[in-house]
Amino acid sequence: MGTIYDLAKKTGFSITTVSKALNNYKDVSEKTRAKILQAAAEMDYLPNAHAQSLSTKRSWAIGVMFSEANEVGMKHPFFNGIIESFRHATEEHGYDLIFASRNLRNRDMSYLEHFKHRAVDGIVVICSDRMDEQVQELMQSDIPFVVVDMDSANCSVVYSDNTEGARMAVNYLYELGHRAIAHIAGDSSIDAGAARVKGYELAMHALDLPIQPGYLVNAGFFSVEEGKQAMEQLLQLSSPPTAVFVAGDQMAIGAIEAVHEHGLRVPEDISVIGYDDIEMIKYITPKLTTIRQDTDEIGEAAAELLIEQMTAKERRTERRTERRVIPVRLIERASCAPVKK
Amino acid sequence: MGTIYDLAKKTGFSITTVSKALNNYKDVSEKTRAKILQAAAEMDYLPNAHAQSLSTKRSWAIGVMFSEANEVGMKHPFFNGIIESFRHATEEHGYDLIFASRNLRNRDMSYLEHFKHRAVDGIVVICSDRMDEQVQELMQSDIPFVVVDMDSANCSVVYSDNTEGARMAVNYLYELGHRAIAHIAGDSSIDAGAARVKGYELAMHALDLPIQPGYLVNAGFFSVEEGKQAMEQLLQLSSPPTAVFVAGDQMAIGAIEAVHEHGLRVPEDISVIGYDDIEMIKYITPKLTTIRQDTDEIGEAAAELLIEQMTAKERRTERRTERRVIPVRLIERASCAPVKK
DNA sequence: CCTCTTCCCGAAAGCGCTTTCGGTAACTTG
DNA sequence: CAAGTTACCGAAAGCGCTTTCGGGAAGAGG
Repeated sequence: MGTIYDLAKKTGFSITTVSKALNNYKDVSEKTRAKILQAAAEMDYLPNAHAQSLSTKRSWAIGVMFSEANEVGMKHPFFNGIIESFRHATEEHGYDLIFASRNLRNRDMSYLEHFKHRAVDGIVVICSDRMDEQVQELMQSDIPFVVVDMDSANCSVVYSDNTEGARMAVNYLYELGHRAIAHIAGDSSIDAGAARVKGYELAMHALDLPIQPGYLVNAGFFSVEEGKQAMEQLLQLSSPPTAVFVAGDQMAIGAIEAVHEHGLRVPEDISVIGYDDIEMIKYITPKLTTIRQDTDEIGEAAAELLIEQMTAKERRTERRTERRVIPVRLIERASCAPVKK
Repeated sequence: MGTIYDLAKKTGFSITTVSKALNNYKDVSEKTRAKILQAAAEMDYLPNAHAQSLSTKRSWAIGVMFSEANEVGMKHPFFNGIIESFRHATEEHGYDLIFASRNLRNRDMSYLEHFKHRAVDGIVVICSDRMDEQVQELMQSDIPFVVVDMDSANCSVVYSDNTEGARMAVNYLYELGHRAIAHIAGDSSIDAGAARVKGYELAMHALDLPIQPGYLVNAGFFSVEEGKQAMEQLLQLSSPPTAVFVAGDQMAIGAIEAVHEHGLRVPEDISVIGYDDIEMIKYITPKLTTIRQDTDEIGEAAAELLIEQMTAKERRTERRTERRVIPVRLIERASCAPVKK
């Protein structure tokens, strides 16, 4: 590999000139630049990123931070789609992603601290819980960052249009003739959960449909098991709903399971519509009708906002906090049907 | 934040002493160490990782490399499980993971080059294709690395016991009374694909079962769609199998779809057993019986091998290449049944 | 022919940290 | 009390790179 010194020795120029040639400074002649580049190629020279960062104060690295609550980390079927798209988008600009541990030579530290230690240029946070400590800490700092999947006035955020998505779901069910529409909701401490509840309520109200007692059930944190339990509650009701809008696909899977276990069929006896459009629901029976969140869009938007902030910081412009709400789409599959007469 | 200089000024000691105090050198008195640590805490001092790496030649970072072929990257339902477990295991030792782009200031480069540039301490490769250029390149280098999901004599590898898993699948089907057992295989350029074919053949032979013409179909690269097409081929046969061992869960999902579209039922008319045990198959109908690969184990083993290599290198011991084969397990669900008379 | 630009190049300082090598003061030991 | 240890601390070099600033050579202009 070798260093810039070796290159200098080999070509006979000073390290200054070598560095300039490598970095496209204009005050080095074409001839010598060519020589240097040539030599660099011959000896497989690669600049040392640490040395570069040290002297430029720019690391070309972005820290990725999953919220504590999400133990699943990169296994999460929705979040990993976002990260993948984010990765693509930032890669084009030359950034690397770094997943930090919270462990520095066996000393415990916050993610933020670790990222400062690593001197990342920016941070992307995948977090739904606005009370998350790590995020709070971030807000105090002056590192560029963007958070995905929650709303906040104090930082750049991107999330999808949950309220609108919920309305679309309810309206769709309504058009199929359903009037007894329940909602299996995510916890309200999660922005997305709260927003979808709001959308549900708004839509019901706009359609002049009362929300019957017991029709709005909080199923917690979007797991299959919780969805199943919630549906069981609904099924116990004296007049169960004919359709239910479930705030997440995983919960919807559980809900369908519950329906089946009660000897009923989806969608013949009860229609179910989910939220997210994760990969697997195309393969369950029945294929789940759902509201698709555009993970590609979300990841790209997050990348855009973050890069904007990072370059702004370099230019010492003030930090702009921007909110980006990504539209959602109804994906019709086979889990909803017209209401039985 | 501040640097070590600020700390020195604040405490009145030299930067040498400060550095030593921070790094637990024994030639600094307890009293001054305490003072320095105290001051460090007060000013939220954090060492700069780049500076440290520059002078110690150790970056505490591990590069993650997905093979080219796998466009899905971290969305892959099997690989992301491995990475997640790998991350946990390495985190405990203080390592961070870095996902590199192949783009360095708009110059294209190989992953290896990029990782050299970043001066990672080691690399984990998720790759099934032994002919992958990037992996070949790695073998020539002297960076510690471990590759997951393929076999090779020239480097440390970890993968699960594919041949044995295939035998388990076939034997299980046999015990259910099946004799007409087909195999939907992954491409042989993939180690896992080849090994499972071998296990299938071995098991069939051991059971004295001939492999009927057309019963071994190469379905390519483990996608749902390819699995579906393969199953359709099998269904065209004059005497179709009563059971099929599919080399991957995603392909199995496709296979089941094909069976259903032909108006047949799984497992009543035809039994299907998959491979991998990815998350979603618990939720399809019927729940898929499969051979589980222990992603947790695999990730941990990979971490262990890599860390071993990295510390060995530090000690200047020679590189040991080790092979770790992780056992698999049959998970009985609902997609296999005794053969019809 | 002399001055003023323009074009190239290099010396040197600096980024924040580690580590070797000495050196001083205090403490033993015979 | 002299000589030998031990305990602490610091000067300085070095890791590999960037960037400012100044200076020499060559070309332009009068």
